[in-house]
Amino acid sequence: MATLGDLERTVMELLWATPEALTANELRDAIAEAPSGETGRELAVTTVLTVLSRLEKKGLVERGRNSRPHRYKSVTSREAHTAELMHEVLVTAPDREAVLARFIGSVSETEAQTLRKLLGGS
Amino acid sequence: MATLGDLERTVMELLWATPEALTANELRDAIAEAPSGETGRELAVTTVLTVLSRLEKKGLVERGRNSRPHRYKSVTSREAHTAELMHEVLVTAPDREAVLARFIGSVSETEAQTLRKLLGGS
DNA sequence: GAAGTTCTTCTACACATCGTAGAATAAAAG
DNA sequence: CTTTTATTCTACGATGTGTAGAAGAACTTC
Repeated sequence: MATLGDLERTVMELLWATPEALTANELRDAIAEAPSGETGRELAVTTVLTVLSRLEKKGLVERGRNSRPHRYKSVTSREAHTAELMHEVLVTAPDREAVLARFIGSVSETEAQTLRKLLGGS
Repeated sequence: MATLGDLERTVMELLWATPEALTANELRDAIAEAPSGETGRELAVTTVLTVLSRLEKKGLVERGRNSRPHRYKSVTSREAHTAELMHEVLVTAPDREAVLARFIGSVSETEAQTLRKLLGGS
């Protein structure tokens, strides 16, 4: 299971939130700006680079090696990633039907609506 | 996120698969018998006990402290646990609707059927 | 109830992951 | 070619996990 650390998660959040690929420096600055309630940390660029390497090894980010300040972007969208994780969790159980039964009991009415719509026909 | 190690997972599997509460020794033996394709490991009982303590601290197992050979059982069913994990994953994303959309795309037709049935009315 | 047996808790170590970053190296700019 | 900028290597501390011995507590049996 691809479980992320705090900083790794923060970096992914930023990459997911940005359509363009970012450099380590841009990320470092974005983190310093306390983008989402986080304690604005002043990290060394190497720290960010290490994390990016690890995320790359995990297959979560892609690096542009051509342009010199390497640019990083997420491989999958946040939604795709989250959905995939959910599915990974689902398949760990032998009785998936039972899991799903409980799961839909835990989602909000709005989300249930969405599901109905999406499952629509036949 | 409550992520489990291999041995922790193995122990939970066994507890989930057994309705009665088990002792550390019973678990140790069950693990040695290679219950599900696992390499039948000969663990020390203390190892199992340590793992059980950790699982207890994580709130996943409950221990009967009255009877002398303490008996352990899972706090929640496997299905409940898995569903809860799925939900935890879901709520990490801001756009849950989008996640759900992708998610249902990843489940089998049978599972989709189940979902339709469960979401049935209104 | 003293001695042995069984069970539990404490303590510990090795290994992996993650946050963190300096030192060394490579590449670009001037 | 020297200075600046960017990347890789290496490393250390903290935490989590697999593993279990040593020490302590409780139960059994004479």
